[in-house]
Amino acid sequence: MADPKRARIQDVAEQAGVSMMTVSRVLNQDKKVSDKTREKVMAVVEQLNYRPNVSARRLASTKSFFLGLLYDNPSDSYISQFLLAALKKCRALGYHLVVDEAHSDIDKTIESVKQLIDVTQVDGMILLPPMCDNEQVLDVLTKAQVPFVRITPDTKLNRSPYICMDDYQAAFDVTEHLINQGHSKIAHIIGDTKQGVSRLRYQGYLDALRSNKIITPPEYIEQGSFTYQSGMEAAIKLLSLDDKPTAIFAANDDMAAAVISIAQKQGINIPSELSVVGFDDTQLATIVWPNISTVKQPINEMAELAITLLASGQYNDLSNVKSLDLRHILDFELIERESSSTNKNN
Amino acid sequence: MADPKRARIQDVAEQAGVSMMTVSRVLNQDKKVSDKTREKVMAVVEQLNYRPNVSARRLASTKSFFLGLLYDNPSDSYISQFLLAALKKCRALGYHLVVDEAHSDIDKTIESVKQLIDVTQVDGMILLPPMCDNEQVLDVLTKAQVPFVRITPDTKLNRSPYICMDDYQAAFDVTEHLINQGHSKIAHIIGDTKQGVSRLRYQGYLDALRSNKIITPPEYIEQGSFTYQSGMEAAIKLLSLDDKPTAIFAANDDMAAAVISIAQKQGINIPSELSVVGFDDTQLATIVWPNISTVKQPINEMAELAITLLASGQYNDLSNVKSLDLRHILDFELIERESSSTNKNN
DNA sequence: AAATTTGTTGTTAGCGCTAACATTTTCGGT
DNA sequence: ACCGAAAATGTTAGCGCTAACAACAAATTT
Repeated sequence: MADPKRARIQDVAEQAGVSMMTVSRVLNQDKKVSDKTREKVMAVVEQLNYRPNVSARRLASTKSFFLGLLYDNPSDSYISQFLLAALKKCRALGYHLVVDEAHSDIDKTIESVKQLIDVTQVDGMILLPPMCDNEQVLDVLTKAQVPFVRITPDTKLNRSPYICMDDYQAAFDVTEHLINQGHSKIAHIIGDTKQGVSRLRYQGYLDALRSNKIITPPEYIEQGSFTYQSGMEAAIKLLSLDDKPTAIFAANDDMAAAVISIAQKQGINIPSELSVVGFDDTQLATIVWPNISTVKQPINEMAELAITLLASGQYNDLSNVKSLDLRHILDFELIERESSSTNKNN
Repeated sequence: MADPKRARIQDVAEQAGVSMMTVSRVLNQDKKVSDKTREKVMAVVEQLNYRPNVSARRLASTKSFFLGLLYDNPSDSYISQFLLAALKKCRALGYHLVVDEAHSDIDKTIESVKQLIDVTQVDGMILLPPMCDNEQVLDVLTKAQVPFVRITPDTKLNRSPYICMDDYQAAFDVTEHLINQGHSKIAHIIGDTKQGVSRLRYQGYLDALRSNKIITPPEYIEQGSFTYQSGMEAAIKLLSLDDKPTAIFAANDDMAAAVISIAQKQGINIPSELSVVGFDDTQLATIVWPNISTVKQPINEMAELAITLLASGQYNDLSNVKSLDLRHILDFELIERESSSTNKNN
């Protein structure tokens, strides 16, 4: 608890020859400051390495400088990555993140969210899937006038700003990449039907085939549910076909990992005999061998943007925001690893 | 931002017929309050559902009500579980958690920790492995007089309170469990030599065999490094032996998952022909099929205890704490899943 | 040039809590 | 019962910041 006397707002004010209030205004992006004074103040801020005291600020202002995060599935490495990025950004912006886990009982979740709003007076809330599509949760937040940002929501897209990636395009690109590598027998394992992304990824796959004039037999399409188990079942069916596919595009990494496991069990070499690609780029993609070629979701960027949007306060009043301005699409990235390669068969 | 007028300390004071200061003392566990008033005040606190305003408290007191967490490997699901449990506990105790990631360059890590101490004035710090064994980090904290708690440290155990589980005993129990299931040909894949737990787990395995008078050929011991890849290499060697083991105990789940993958590839059925057990109970243990029997680390309890210890301030002065009182050993749990069963061979 | 508007900066008060000191109560010892 | 020490409680001031309003300067209109 070493204390090298942190600069206070008063120190900055004196040094810059203005009042504390002016400094405060500069720091809070208040419009009513002339450029001259703003620059002068900012220079002193830099010089003294001044950082506002979050607690004092919170105590004096109507803002709480708390942001909430509601997540659902704690076992997913997605959460951990999102959370760490969000915490980092919050720290940089002088906010605190209050994290709440959804309960399996939706009523308890609602109760918990209500209490969180009540106790911490959050300035905004981030909703991760699948809670971001829960109407009750949205209603509670709307009613309490808490602005919120949703990550990859599937429905009710006009109810809040949201951040997503183009799942359709990513699936299209992945499929086309396989085609360009000489594959034409490309199977797909669809994700959980309850999640909108499954639909989008499936459609991207279909359209890539169509636009390349590739006809695929219906047996090449298997329904999965994003679990390893479902991936295994799908893989067993696909690999028992007389006319086996030379590539399998699974709608997430878990199912892709399952395909790899089944293929290896059957003595099928990956990638020389079968290319496998996944989706998401979760931890699993680099744990299993061979590492899974996949689509990287920009999780860190999503988290950072979510915090930035809420901190800016620009969506505190949605009444005059155009619905197009609600959407924030971030870029994905195709990651090629060892589980896929050019088609060396036929 | 609904605001049903939260009770303030003044409200409690008036209602209880005492001064604000007395209420403050009750809430801060100050000794100098009579039992009578304490009870009276607590009753009113409950009645009004009073919760101190963290920011006001922080502003007025010398404590910061911030705790720091230094972690290293963000890809581990261990981190996410620990973090979520820690955040929850912090919220319950009115603390905030400031999270910092170790840099691959140790000097930058040191710099980052120094800055964190400087800026947030944390009341305490939690160090996760392997940073908990880094002498430079310990020195920085000691010098700055920041109390810290370490999670499963390996060395310098007298330098701070620490929380761990009995890795030796867990390994012993797992091995003995396999023996009780009729296995006598039990192989072991050792973990990363740089981590102390590898040594402890290996020793537990050895002693369980010895105390059951089982002689194991040296080929049954393979050196791994906690990675999936190293598990695969070890598994290939173990399963190519003329006299194959009927059970393999891997020092963590990643390596156990790799063993399962290799075994399946070779047409060896799990668990009927080969039992596999892991260690840690990470996400991976229930992702792969069959699910991995393993040892569950009490991660949530570790996180909660760490926060509780730091919040209590009981270790703020280590000079008269006996070294035995520094150690907190938590219970582990053997989890039997589908990857192991009674020995049906020979 | 005076009056009005607009834009910019300063002043005052107080957010909810606790440190430090001041005061009162309690209690054992004579 | 009286005293002094210890225990319990109260009072005052201020932590660092911002809301609300006040005051002043510059730009615009009449």
